[in-house]
Amino acid sequence: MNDFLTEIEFVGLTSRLKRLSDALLYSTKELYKSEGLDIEPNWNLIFILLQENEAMTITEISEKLQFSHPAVVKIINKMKKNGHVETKTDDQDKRRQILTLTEKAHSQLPLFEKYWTAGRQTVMDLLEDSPNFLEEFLKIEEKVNQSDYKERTLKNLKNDKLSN
Amino acid sequence: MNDFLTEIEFVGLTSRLKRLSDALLYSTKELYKSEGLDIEPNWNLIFILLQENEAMTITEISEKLQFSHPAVVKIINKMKKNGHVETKTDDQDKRRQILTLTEKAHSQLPLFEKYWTAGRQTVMDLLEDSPNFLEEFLKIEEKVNQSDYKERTLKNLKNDKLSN
DNA sequence: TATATTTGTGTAACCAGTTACTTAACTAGA
DNA sequence: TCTAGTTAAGTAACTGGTTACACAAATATA
Repeated sequence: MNDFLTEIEFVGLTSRLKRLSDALLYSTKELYKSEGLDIEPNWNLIFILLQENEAMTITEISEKLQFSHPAVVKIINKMKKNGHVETKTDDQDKRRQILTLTEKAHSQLPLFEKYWTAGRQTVMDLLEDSPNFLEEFLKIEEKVNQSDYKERTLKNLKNDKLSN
Repeated sequence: MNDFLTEIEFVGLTSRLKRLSDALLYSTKELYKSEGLDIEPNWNLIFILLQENEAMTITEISEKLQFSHPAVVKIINKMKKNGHVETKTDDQDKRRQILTLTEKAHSQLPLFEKYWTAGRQTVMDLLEDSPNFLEEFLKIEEKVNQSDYKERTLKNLKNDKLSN
C-alpha cells in the first residue's frame, strides 16, 4: 500500500474520490488534446442526450444530468463556440433556448464515437476486478441524496453527545 | 432509478464520481460554515500529518497526499492566514519551509476532532451496505496508477482497429 | 385585468484542484 | 572551484464544478 489517504481509511475516502475523479478528468482532456480532437470530457453526455431527444433546453439537460444549470450553460456555450450545438429561442416560451446538434456535430460523430467506445471499454477494464462496484457506488449515491453529508454528520455529532 | 448518468452505465461513471465528490465537498464546507468552524474540508489531513510528524515541508506533504505541490501551497497558505500553521525556513536547506501547527491549532484540535469523528462516522454509515466498496475502489485506484485513462483508451482504440 | 409568483436563462464570484513556468538554493562532476 | 543539473517553493493561468443574484417572460391569483 503506502498511500496515506488509504491508510487513514474512512477519513481519506472523500479526498480519494476527488483525487480519482480529477485524475480521470485530466487524463481524458489530455487524450482529446493529444489526438487533436476538439471536444471536452463531458460533451459526450450532451451528444447522447441530443441524439436521443433531438431538441432540449438548458433546464431539461441540467435536470437529466443532475448538474446545476450554470454548469450546463458553460458546457453549452463552449459547444456553441466550437460549432457543435446551436440554439434558437422557443416560439411558445421566449425564455427557453432550444438546443440542437449542428451538421458539423453530426458529421464528426462517427469519429468521436470511436473514442467514446474505447473510453467506455477503459472503464469496463478498470471495473473488471470490482464486480460489486457499480451496485455499491449507487447505494452510496442514493444515501447521499436521501440525506447529505452535513445532515448526517450533525446527527452523528448529536448522538455522540447523548452517549457521553 | 431514473438518473441518466446511471442509465448509461460505464459511460456515466466518471461524471458520477465527480458529482458525488463535489456533493461531499460542498456539504462539508456548508457544515463547517453553519457551525461557525473556521476550517476547510482537507485541513484535517494536514492536522493529522503534522500531529504525527511534528514538522514537515510542502513537498513531503504533497508526496504523502499525492496532491500536486501547488495544491498543498494553497491549503497551507490558507491555514497560515487562519493562524493554524506556521512556517520557518530550514537552517540546513534554505529552500525548505518547515511547517508546524500553532498553539491556536493545538488548542482548537479537541473541538475539530469532534466534527472529524462525526464525519468519519458518516462515511462509515454511507458504506454500511457496501461491504466491498473500499477494497474495490482501491483496486481501481491501483489500476489507474499503473496505467492511466488516456493510455488505456489509446490502447483500446488500437485494439478496436486491429479487430476490424 | 392588474399584480404577485414562478420559471428559464445568464452572469459573477468563488472553490479546490491542475499544468506550466520561474526563481533561488543545493548538489555533483569536470 | 566553477558550472551544470536538480530540487523546493511559489505564482499564473486554467478547469469544471458550485452558490447567489438578476432579469425577463410566463403563469396564477385577487
